[in-house]
Amino acid sequence: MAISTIAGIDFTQPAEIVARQLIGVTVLVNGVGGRIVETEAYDREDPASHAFSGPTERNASMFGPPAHAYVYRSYGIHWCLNFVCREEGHGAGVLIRALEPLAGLDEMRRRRDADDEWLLCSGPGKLCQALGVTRANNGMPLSQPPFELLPGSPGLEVVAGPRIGISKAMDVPWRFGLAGSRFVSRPFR
DNA sequence: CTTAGGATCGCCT
DNA sequence: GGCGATCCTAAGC
Repeated sequence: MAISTIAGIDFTQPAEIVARQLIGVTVLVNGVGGRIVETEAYDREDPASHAFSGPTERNASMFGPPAHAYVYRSYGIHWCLNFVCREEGHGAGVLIRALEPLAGLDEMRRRRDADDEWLLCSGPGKLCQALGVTRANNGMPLSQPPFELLPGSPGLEVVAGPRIGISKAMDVPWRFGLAGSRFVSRPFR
């Protein structure tokens, strides 16, 4: 049977629960990555979500099994990485928005053509470029290479606020961040 | 510090 | 034909 609990997180829970629990978890892709400091939750009954209008070829893996990757092309240019939640067929996920770089910094700098640590993973598109995430990773299980998830330390303070870059459901506070982290894409108010 | 525009492509109306 | 779950650069205040 498929693995749906990784790094102590049960991915069959609602996306907003998983999004909060993912703060502090370390994610690696081929050994390159860092600690998650910013996430956003998207659910099926959510006008801002890709899943809202039902399954399409693009969002198919969002309706696949939980604890798998959903990677999509944003603005025709960037890749964005999501972790699928709930049961197969539901259509929910968590967008990984920012990491605190911990492993493979030189690799990230080369891929991103940037030196400053904070510029490597401070946004969903940047993070995918830094970790080398592309469409090839779409639908892959998070429990197996190239992915690796490591539990975070318990008791981290998590802050919440409205999601970024959307034009619907702007009042839903489903953006989560590690309190005080300087590696988030934008400060929390 | 805030805002505006361009790059670029797959999906939806 | 329009518009993004973005990013970067440039210009304005």
